[in-house]
Amino acid sequence: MAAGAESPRERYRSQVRAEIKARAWEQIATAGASGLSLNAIAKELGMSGPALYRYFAGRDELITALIRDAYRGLADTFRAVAESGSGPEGLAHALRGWALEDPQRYFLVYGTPVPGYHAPDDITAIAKEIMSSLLDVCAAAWTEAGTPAADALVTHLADHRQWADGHPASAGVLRRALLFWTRLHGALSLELAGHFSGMGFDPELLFAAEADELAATP
Amino acid sequence: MAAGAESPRERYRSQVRAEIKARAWEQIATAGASGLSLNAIAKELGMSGPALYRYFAGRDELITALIRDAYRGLADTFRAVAESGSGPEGLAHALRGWALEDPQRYFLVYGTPVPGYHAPDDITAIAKEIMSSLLDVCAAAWTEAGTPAADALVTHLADHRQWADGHPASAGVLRRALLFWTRLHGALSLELAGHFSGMGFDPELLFAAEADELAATP
DNA sequence: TGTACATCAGTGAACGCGCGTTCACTGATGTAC
DNA sequence: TGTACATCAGTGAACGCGCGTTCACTGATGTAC
Repeated sequence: MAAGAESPRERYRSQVRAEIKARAWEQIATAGASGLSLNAIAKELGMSGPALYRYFAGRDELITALIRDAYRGLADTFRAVAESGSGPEGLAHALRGWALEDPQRYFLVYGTPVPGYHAPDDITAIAKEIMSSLLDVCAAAWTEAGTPAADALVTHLADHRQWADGHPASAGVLRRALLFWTRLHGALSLELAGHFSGMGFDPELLFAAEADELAATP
Repeated sequence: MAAGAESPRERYRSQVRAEIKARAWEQIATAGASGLSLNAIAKELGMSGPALYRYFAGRDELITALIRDAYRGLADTFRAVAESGSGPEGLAHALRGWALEDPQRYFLVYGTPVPGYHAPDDITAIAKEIMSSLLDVCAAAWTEAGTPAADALVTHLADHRQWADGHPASAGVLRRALLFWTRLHGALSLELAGHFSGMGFDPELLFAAEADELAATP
């Protein structure tokens, strides 16, 4: 079959698949991932439960598809940021925007893991894409700034750069990119989990301060 | 009744309550919080399902009790650190130890929130205790070091220090304590969620580097 | 010390529920000649 | 263009399951006189 030349049936199939996923996201938003129910989705779509098995082999496959879409979306966003040249600040901004757009989607990727669940290989591959974009952006912005003094982490990363997947960035840049990553998630995940609500300050300012501190070329 | 003078019946009650909670933690560790089942707990304890209703009004009350215990444990740990004078480094170390001891307990407190769940007041009070200890430790260690230059976050925090609950620390110290807090959680939550596994570096070194960077008096 | 009563832990049966999933089927849509 | 057949979306009934929770009860433990 020629790519892009979909038969009417194929078009219909992917349309219904998309609708199922859309309802699934709605359910996750209101009840969390553990509250996702195939029968409830079917009812909302006006069809009977077993009909969904034409589109997904089961509940697990549906959830995996949602997780994959979430990763895919973030990876695409990051790739676009990398190509736009808006630098680490742009990346931080994009991450926060993506997370706030749908907090439960963020949590599906970066939240509490379900014990025993293992993501299929293609999803871990997308995760690598994300780290790759992160490294591209950081390395371009920080070419040889590095850390003040080489600490234990820098020397460790010089020897353990497997995750960089051949990226030529210096260990100092790797360190900084990694901390950039964890710091953004720290501010973001506490905010999204509601741990700042009632504390009386603006989470956005905290996030911005954190992003700026590492993003700015020293 | 005099505090501490428990009747045999009271002693037995709190003993069984503790056993129920212990099994509940085991279940959470192997299946996540959403996999917690009263009937399964009862079976493990060799008693029938309805018997648990002598000890907890229902599933929700049990989970709330577990969350409360989790908060309580961390608050006590932090209070002890504050009194030991081991400083922000000690606090960071204690946090990581507490989290690694039982990752699912960590996630019950800082992980994906269940949409719609609201913690009762006494639990938010314990959360305040935790922030209070954090501030005590940080303020003692950093008396007037502060931020290089007053940025937007510092000036914002000068006006929005409600969460500090009357603590006399300067806005610069508040800022630093807050970032200390979010950075530790960023490194920790990504590690515990498994996002570093397969990346090839040692998460402990990353955490230590992050802790040191802000903990060390500048 | 002994009896009468109250307290309360735990049982077993039963409730209704919603879940994921299977199966044999109907009927519409597309394909081949 | 028309007929014969294959494909496939969706249905409805049924499965077994485990869940939280209620209720009326039994029997042991503690308390009062």
